Amino acid sequence: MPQRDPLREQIIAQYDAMSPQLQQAARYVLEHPDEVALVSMRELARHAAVQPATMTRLAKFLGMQGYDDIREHYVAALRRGSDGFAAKVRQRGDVAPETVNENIAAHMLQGLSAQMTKLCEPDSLQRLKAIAHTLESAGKVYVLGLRSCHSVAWHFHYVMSLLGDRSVHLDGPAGTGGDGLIRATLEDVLFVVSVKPYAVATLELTQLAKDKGLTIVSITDSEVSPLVGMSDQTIFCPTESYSFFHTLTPALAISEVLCTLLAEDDRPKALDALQQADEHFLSLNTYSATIPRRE
Amino acid sequence: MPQRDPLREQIIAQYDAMSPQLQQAARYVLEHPDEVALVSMRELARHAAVQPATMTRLAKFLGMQGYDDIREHYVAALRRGSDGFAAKVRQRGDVAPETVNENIAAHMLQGLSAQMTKLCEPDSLQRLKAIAHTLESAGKVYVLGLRSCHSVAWHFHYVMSLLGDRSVHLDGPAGTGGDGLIRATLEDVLFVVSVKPYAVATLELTQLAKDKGLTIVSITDSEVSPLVGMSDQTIFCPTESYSFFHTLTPALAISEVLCTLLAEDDRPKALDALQQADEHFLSLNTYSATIPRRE
DNA sequence: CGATAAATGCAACAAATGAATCATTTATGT
DNA sequence: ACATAAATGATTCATTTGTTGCATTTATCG
Repeated sequence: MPQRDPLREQIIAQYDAMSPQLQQAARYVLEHPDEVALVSMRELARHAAVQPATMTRLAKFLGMQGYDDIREHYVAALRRGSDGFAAKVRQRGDVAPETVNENIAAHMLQGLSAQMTKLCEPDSLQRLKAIAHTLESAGKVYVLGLRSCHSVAWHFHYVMSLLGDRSVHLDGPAGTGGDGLIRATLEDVLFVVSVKPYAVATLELTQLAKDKGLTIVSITDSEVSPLVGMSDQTIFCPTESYSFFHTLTPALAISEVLCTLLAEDDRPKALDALQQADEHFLSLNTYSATIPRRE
Repeated sequence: MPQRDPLREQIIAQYDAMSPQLQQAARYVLEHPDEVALVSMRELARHAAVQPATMTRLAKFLGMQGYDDIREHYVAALRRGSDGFAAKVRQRGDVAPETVNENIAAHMLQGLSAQMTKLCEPDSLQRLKAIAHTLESAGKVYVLGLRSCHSVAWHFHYVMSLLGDRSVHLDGPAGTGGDGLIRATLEDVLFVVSVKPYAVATLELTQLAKDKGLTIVSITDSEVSPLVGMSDQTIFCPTESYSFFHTLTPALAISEVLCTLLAEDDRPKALDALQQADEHFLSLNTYSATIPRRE
């Protein structure tokens, strides 16, 4: 990974100008960047066979205010290596509010970008695949997502309804949301979306579906979410954001991926269903015919 | 194969037996394992919104001698992780025998990640800021998004409704969606979301609002979207995806950013409103407060 | 060699950390 | 409803941390 490391380059550049002790310290830092982030200065000094003060002096020599600047740099580097996002969220309290406000939009978006990348990890991909398979072989798919999760649930249902008639959205006026389950059978699947704080109604309906013998598939935000225990399969979506709101963007992304996997599984059938939908909308004049010219 | 993590599994296993505060601490640890290794206990506690002592108590609860045992574990894990990084990169090389489905999912997610990053460009950020300002100084904010864009519109409205009572969702059964505009005034703003193919109803309602003198702010997918000509301000969301569906994830992200900017603009007021909402939900038992325990 | 300055080691310091204690609040059971 | 226990918050304490000032050593140059 050709990751630029300005501090490392600076140390190398100034290495020849250092005193022997400083060189020894610098050399240890170069060769054990992780240690800098993970242990205290005194311990690092011990491992480098150098006086604690030398580390401080190294920092000053490099034009920094103190040793903490060095560590902070390597902590940031380590974070980037393993997880690029969590770091930034936490800095919020420490940074001047004005600065954050200016950049808050960019920070949020970059965080989301990192979260999308994180969802590419093998574990997530495997779960996606498995859940897609479950949904494929299901009878009806009941879709449940209340309050903030409504957006995800509805979008999933909407796309599914374009692909066929297997999807039932458990939502409705006058508290009739759960009625869809009345005729649910063992072959059916409940697709439920919920993140903290978990709506009581969601948990209750899910429990009901489970009692009726449905397979439960869920999108939720944590291993310790109450949904995990009720679900046959779960996929986790990060929800952290710079704002004091949770983000549902990753959850929506997951939902879209699932829809795509389902459609791809039987591509001809999906195309056919979409064609049908197109004709339907055309005859209803649902969509604007004056579509922006392309090409 | 994902790394085995005994401590993580232990925390998950004992999670249900923990007190609420312990759960909160444990949850933060689960979700931010790197932080445990990289910051002090007090800082971790601060980020987890928990008392420092709670972290010590968590350690004791897990049968350890002190918090340092927890950290030591995560330090070791991080060390292994960064060492094993080269291995991960190597894995990427022989990705050949993967199934098609996994590739689609990964491609989609990586594409989304890139799109989020693209939204950080100065032009987008400036538009976001400007739109946020318009929404701030608006009277009512009417929110319109039909069909696939319903998810974005509804989510925006939902968050806005937590923050105050200025948001009106132009949606409703029996074709009453547009009725909300009946008493709209010149100070009000229409916030409309639409991507290709553009729903006729959306365009018609938007035109009506424009005729009534409302300010029109839109999220749409192209410079040549029909919404651009009707709108005072527009922000563009990419919708391209590797699947044959459009993606609404970037649009949702934009919506969330806008909500955050609005809330941040008057942070105390936002916090106050959220507090009110919390109390409301508490008295209604909307959310599962203490997660159901099983022994 | 001897005088000067740089480099190094040592010790003491304030600030922070993690842990322990106690008072108060909240939940539980009869 | 009350009594009891559990959970939580606040306070305090002994350590450890990073830093600094000073004494000592080492290198440099006339």
